[in-house]
Amino acid sequence: MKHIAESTVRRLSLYLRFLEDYRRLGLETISSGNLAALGGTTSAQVRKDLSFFGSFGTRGLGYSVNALAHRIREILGLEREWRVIIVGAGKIGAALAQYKGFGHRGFRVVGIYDLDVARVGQPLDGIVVNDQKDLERDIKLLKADIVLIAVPPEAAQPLVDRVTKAGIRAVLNFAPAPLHAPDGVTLRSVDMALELEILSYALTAKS
Amino acid sequence: MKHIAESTVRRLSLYLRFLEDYRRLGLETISSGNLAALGGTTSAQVRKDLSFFGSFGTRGLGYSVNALAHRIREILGLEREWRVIIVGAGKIGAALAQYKGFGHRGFRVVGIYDLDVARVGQPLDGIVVNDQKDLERDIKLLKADIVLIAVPPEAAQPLVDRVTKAGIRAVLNFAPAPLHAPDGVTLRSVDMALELEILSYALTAKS
DNA sequence: TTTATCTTGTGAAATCATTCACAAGCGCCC
DNA sequence: GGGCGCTTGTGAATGATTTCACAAGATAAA
Repeated sequence: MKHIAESTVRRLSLYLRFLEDYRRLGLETISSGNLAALGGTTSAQVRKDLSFFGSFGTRGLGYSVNALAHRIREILGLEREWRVIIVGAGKIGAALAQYKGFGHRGFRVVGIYDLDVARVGQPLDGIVVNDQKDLERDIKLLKADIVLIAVPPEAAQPLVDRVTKAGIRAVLNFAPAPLHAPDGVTLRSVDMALELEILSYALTAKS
Repeated sequence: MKHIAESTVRRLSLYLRFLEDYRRLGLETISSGNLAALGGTTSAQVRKDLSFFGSFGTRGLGYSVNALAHRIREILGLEREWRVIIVGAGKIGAALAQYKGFGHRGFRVVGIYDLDVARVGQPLDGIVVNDQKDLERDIKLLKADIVLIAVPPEAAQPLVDRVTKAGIRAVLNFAPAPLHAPDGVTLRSVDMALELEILSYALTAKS
């Protein structure tokens, strides 16, 4: 398959949410125009996004809500369960652990790790915090697919190195540090400070 | 000033971090190549990014670490303090409240709000949680610039409407809901579920 | 002063993403 | 069955962003 832009994948995720809303409302079909209105884009964009993966609609009618939702879930790999490990049981790790949005789409938290002996052994939203030294062993044991990094910035890069060496191919980083991962590993970062600075720029440039 | 791409602004923020690292190391100059290597981009990209705002370097030598850092802070609007209000004192709101990265760059949390009477009055990282009904009043009283939304998804859009009506022009949303704001208001969203789905796609498409 | 070596700043080219515009398919109604 | 209204799927056009490539400025050393 030819390379798909990240912006396209991001929009597909959004479309999936709208489809689920539509399903909840009992609606059976949806047009590219409907999807566009909900997502703040254009109908041509919606159709182009979908066209990368095939043609799922019927002219004159639109898309079947169920069929399209199913197809997008398939494309995004959401038909299966992904096993997630959280490293760092501080405030951010704890917030992630209790975040209900995960289970909803087949992301299952299978382990939480920390260095701090005071935290190890404590339960966090139903899962006991384990010792970070067992991380490599447990990544294999628990068949983890994805690691969420919620440790201090200086600890983040060594952690990426550790988990990728242990076979992890997808990392979501919450530490405000620019990280690098080897080829074949997808690493994404959620950086609050960066987001705020973009807001700061917007406020400044506007005036 | 002509419109600047978000990707450019995002990179400027990153460059600023690298400049601060360089300063900490006592280095006085830095080249576009150095910045590029740290940020995982190319030297041409770095120079192009900076060129939108002027020319700050010396040929043959590079950029003065201090001067460039100062100039980027100016561009991003980080020379002043921004007053931030957090709405929602649940796990995510609490994690945001204690997040140390804020103060570091002049973002000051001046208030935290919640609906839940059990939370109102409780201190959260040194700031007492206030009643959400006072939000409009306090946005003005506290001269808030930025609102962080950490409420359940269904409450997010009404909240955006409220705070923008009260004069807020920059919102950072953590609820997994696609929000819309009026013209002139910058709204950004950090959506964990979306990030995970992008990882899911990457893992799926790779194999 | 001249030469060699760096590195910037920037038009031009290339690549990537979005929007346009329209032929073609489908359902519905007469 | 034919006509109408609606909506898809997609090449082509446009717009945006990144990369290339190089003239020109700066330092340092001889």
